[in-house]
Amino acid sequence: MVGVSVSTVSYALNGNRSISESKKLAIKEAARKLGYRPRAIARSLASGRTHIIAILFPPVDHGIGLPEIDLIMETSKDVMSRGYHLVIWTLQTNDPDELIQLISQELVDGVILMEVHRKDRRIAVLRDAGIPFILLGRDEDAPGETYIDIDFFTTMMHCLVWLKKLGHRRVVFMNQSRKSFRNGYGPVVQIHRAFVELCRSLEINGREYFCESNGEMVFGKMPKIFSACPGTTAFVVMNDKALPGIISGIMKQGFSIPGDISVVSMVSSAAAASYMLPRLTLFEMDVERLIEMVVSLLIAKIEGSYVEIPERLVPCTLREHQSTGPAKGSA
Amino acid sequence: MVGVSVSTVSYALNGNRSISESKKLAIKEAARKLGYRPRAIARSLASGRTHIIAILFPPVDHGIGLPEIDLIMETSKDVMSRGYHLVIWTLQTNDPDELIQLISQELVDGVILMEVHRKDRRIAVLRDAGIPFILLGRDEDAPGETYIDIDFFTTMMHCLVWLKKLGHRRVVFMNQSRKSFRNGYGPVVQIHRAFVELCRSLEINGREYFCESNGEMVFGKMPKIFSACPGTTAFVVMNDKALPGIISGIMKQGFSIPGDISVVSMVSSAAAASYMLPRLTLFEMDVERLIEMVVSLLIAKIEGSYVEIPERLVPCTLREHQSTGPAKGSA
DNA sequence: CTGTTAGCGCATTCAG
DNA sequence: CTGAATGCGCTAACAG
Repeated sequence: MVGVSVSTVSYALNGNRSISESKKLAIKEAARKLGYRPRAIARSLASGRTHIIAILFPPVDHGIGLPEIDLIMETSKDVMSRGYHLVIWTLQTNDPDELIQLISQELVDGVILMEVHRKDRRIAVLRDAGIPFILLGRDEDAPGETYIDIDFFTTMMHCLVWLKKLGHRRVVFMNQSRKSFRNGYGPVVQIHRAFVELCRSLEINGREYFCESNGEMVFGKMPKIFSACPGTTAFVVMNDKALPGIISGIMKQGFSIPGDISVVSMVSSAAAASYMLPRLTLFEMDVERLIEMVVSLLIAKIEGSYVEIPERLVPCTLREHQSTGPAKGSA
Repeated sequence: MVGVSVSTVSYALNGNRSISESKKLAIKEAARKLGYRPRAIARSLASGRTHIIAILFPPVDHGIGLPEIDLIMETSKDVMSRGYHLVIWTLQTNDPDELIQLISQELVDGVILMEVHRKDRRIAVLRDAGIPFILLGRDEDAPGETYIDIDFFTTMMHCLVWLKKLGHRRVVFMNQSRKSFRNGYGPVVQIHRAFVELCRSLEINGREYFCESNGEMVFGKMPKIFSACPGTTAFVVMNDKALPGIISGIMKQGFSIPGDISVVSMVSSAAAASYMLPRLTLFEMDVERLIEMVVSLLIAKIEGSYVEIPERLVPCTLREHQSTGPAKGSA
């Protein structure tokens, strides 16, 4: 025994009140030697904080992809480095009760909402429960909720300005499915608006197609697209799973990449691009930054030191690889 | 008030002792009305069980892929349906202390080890801590530990027998990197042995190549492989990220798939195959079954009802798509 | 079958 | 600056 009371130990380890340096060190040393670690559960019960954060997925229909896994792993990493744990909550239904059950166990201090849709019913549940939460994405019908999102507009602007500089004037944009668009899935809606508006202001002859996340189906549609959009020199794609179909479709027409046609993947992850050949130029999600912002905001909320921040949007970063080049015939 | 004591409520909700049906129903009804849910933390402190399971990843070098995300999401789903929560632990280092710190918080009731390597240092830590755990994969240097794994041998056998029936006699197997092999990464070692042994016993002219999980690098090596293995009619691949390079390499040689050459992806996931065109024939991991076994075994261990089971290996299932067919000239 | 009660292992008042 | 005492909300052993 070091000859101190339990409370002194508690304070020494948590640093909530001033303690003589000598004792503090002695206690820490003793704790290390004995391999002592405070029991997380007991600490939680006493303090009212569990140091657990949930990352919440809605029922998955369109399946989960490579970018999501990056987000999950990065979140876990980030959260752990701050002394928290991450639990994954995968909802099976859209029934609010399911989420209510989870919340009311009071197992977690805060929640990160993934895959935010418009009129997301989860938001009301969390708000009513009074639990801190952050949206990764936006719900336009729930303004005022704290969110962090990708800056689709800036990313598309960067992309189109850059393509224009390379001489591209006729650009086809392959978005995700029309169904997602109708469902108000944030990214699809945001990027749609950005493309339409920017093509106008930049005087680019742009054409948008919604397409399924299915290589074969898209491949089948490519001939139609080519005949509807003659002279196209660039494809911008925000649909990882459609990419193989698009690339094959381009080659099938006898065009080379990037000699005849440039291909850019938007809002993607390096991992997804590595599944393709030629290696694709992409606008890569800044996963680290995105997650760092989400987690620090959430923890600030939890710990009561929450402050509004001006910056909630993170643009993607251009990574030039082998699928893009100057427009053909633009000297 | 329903007019009963706290313990009656506790027993009614947990069903640990017999209670008159009438009261039980009355209590449950009241609880529902009041929206009462036992506080998970308090329950844990009193019972010594947290109902939390960890899924543990080592520091990632080769990056994490599509099959892993299926495993994670399925594990979360499975675990939640049994009243548990899943926390994801991503280690930053190989330092045993890092894991010891996590374990000794006693936040979790049990651990699932992912990405098991030979001489996996995590195993000793968990064993010494006396915490229930299950390996998803095998460590040959730690026999006796409970594991569930893919049945690489049976899968390869199924694959080669099937290819032989289609007339294929000269088969190239593309494994993962030589480095992984040297590190004793389970899947790479297991599948290597299976391939070598089965080619002998089935009298197949087989050739194995280790390759990086990098489409471009593999693409560069393909000409050499073709000249070293003339007459090859089938490629078996257990390396998702090398696939684009392999497929492009085959086409570059002027061969068609599956007209001239068949391609099979081993131990993969439907998601990964959907990133490729033509749509690949694959031997798909039975994620649901794998995870169901892992989780039920682990929970049995945790709850003390653990029994040895004979079956710990799960073979992959053949999904025929468009990348395979009879060997050329085997009419 | 049911009520009473003592902890679970900490954080956090309150005295000193 | 430090020690003793209280209680977080529940489970489970103990009585009845």
